[in-house]
Amino acid sequence: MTKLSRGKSARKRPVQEPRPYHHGDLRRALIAAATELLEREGAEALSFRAVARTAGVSQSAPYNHFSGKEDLLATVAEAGFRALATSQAETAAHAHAGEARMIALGLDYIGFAADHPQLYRLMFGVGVADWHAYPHVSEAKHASFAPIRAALAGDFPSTRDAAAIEHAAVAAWGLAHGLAMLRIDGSLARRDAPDQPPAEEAALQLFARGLAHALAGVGKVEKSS
Amino acid sequence: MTKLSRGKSARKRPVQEPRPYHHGDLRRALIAAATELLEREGAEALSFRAVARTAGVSQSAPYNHFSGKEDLLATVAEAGFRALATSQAETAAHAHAGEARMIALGLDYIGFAADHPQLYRLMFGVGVADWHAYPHVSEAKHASFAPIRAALAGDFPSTRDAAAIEHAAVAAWGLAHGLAMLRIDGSLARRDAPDQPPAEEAALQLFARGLAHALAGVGKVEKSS
DNA sequence: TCCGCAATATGAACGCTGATAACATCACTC
DNA sequence: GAGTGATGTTATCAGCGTTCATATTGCGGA
Repeated sequence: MTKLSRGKSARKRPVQEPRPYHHGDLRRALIAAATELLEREGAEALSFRAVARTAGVSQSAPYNHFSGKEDLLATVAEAGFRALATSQAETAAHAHAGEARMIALGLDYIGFAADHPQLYRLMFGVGVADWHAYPHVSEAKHASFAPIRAALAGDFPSTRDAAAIEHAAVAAWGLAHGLAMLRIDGSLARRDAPDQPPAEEAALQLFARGLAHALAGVGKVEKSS
Repeated sequence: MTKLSRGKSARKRPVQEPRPYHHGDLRRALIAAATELLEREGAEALSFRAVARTAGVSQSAPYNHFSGKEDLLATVAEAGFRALATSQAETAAHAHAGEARMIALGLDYIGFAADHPQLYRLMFGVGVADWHAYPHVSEAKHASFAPIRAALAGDFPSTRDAAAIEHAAVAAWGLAHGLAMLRIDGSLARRDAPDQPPAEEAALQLFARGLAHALAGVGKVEKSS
């Protein structure tokens, strides 16, 4: 008795509708609560207990749906990758092929990270010690990478060297990911004029233009060096 | 009494030399202990208390040298950036100018991350909520980026557009950082033949070759699109 | 030489965390 | 209607970051 805290449910529902013992859709509610907490309060504030509180259940109820905190984080990360993949696929579908599509994909990628910085950091961060333990997440990650790869393969169909396409895709993915992280970290300070496009756009343009030349060269020179 | 744990000092120094009350160089020892713990046990195991234990002092002794855990992490990250800057500067000094130097810098960058994955993740990760609170770290970060920028400026001195050089530097940094993170995460799986160079090397080559073309084009076309 | 102070270390304590265990409640099938 | 498994609850544990009062020490000034 004399427990002052925890009067939440009593405050929200004074007398009637005493909240059924079973939540009904707790797993989804926990993922939503975790996602919201992550973006609103930051990664540090995302505790397993806080997620349970936000969902309105006891602190140990989530263990019926997730093996532990890492499992929950991995699930949130997977949802993030799926959202990113959807965004990338839509961008690829609505852009004209060629350099413009590459740049659009890059900007979309960076934009996703900028819109959900905490989520993006979780997706690529330390919260989960070993991603290999969650193959679903790795699969979703590669799905979010697929549009870039597909765009490159579509833009340079004549290139004989399939490996070169793969290397270009890795470079494009790396560039997009790196620029996104630098943007989130604030490392890409506003050094340029306010009316100019952001630095990452110019960097993407430079990359896309150079890539066209380099890939065209690959087929011709055929391993010159 | 009857305290079973904590018998470490008694085990190591049976009777004599009862470890002076004052450590003497605790700050440095704490940084070293944190760095070692980070790489050996991972970021999750790096607790403030564990660092103190490793250094052989009480749990609250570190508060005389760091304002808190975040301060310690930021200091470790700063040391990491300084080490990376040194490595980059040496690589730049020993490589021939041109594409080869760009590739060497990129490989050195990725190699650093691969050699110290946990440290690298800390440097760019969530452990510290707001890096802006630690200007020393930001400064060290940009110092580690300086060799790439300098190499580009040196390799393309004829390029009129100084902004293009800056954009190319951002692209190069982003690419190196992105490839490093993908490598650490295991996202760059071994898909290629075992005797071939790793994917990031091919990606760097592609990028460097394309950059040369794109930067050469910038001066001539002068904002064609 | 000795005093006093600042620097540095100690242990206890607080509230929080992730996790486990024992128990309660409910939906659903036979 | 009994029983059983899924899904909740409370109680409890060790460990965490942090703060506090206290203890120990090195060192500069009388």
